[in-house]
Amino acid sequence: MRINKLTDYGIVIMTRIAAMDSSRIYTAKELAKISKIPLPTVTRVLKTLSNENILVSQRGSQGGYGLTNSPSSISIASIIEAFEGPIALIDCANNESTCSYENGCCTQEPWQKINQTVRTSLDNIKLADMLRTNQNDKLVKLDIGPGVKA
Amino acid sequence: MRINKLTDYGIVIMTRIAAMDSSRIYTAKELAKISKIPLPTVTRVLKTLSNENILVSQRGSQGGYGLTNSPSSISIASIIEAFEGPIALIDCANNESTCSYENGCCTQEPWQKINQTVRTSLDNIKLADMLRTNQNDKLVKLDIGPGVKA
DNA sequence: TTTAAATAGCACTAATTTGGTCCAAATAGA
DNA sequence: TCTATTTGGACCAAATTAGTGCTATTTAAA
Repeated sequence: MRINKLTDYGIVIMTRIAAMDSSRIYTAKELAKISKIPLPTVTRVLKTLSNENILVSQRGSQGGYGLTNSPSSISIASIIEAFEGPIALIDCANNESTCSYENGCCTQEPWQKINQTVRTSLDNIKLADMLRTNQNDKLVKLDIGPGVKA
Repeated sequence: MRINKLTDYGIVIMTRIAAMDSSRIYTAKELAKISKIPLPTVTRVLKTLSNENILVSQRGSQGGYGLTNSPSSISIASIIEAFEGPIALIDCANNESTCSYENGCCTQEPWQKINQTVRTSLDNIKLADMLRTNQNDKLVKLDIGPGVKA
């Protein structure tokens, strides 16, 4: 019932980019320095995000990673799903897999509902929302660290 | 972003009891047979549930486990938390822990909100809700297997 | 009082998942 | 065309989770 560290890092890094100039691209090294997350980990996170088309990558010299969409249209759900696959609290909530108990299992339907509720919640929260504080609704630039314990 | 298998088993077993006579107590052996989950695993699940006071246990001959509350007042959230501790998608959403990035981390507040949303959803779904199908809203007895792949 | 039934608690092993490292491929610019 | 830079993908190590087994304790009934 928690998201992976890598997913969390992913959200932190995405938020960072959104908080800065979200139109340009950033190298892994830059983002590691900015986010204070170890470079190898940042590297890995960026690869995943680019594989899932949440970031665009530019190889070679002068390359880097940039947002594919605007911070207001990228949802937290999409970032989580990039790292962890479809949001499914249990396996059978994912339509593809077949439950070994099949027809005999009547908990499936409630689970679908539970799952849908959670997914919708996370889909409604966009990257841009991560930049506003509740108190004053003011856009805060920079000073965003990861939300995990060291 | 998924619950543990043991948690899932827990929900399945709880649902089973709720679907039968929820006033009497059941032995681990009985529940293993009914749920088709291996006895050692059922045993372990029941221990956790009773430690967390979601089930009452009666030792000795004629003993077993029974619900402490009515199926309509036991939430899915409470079962999940029995196995996995407070629902916190990331560590720092749990108030106790301190983020290594402390004040520099402005993602904390959004996360609290995200977390609260998910928790509330799960808290609103009660064990009794697991017994009803969406289609006909009819109470279905028995035939409930676990929602995980084998 | 003895015996059988049943849970409690602990510890151990195996499997899966997660996190981090390394080397190969690609690109831009000198 | 060569070199420095930067991403891509495969691989390995560590941590977590799942499952199993054993022994002690409790209780009801013979």
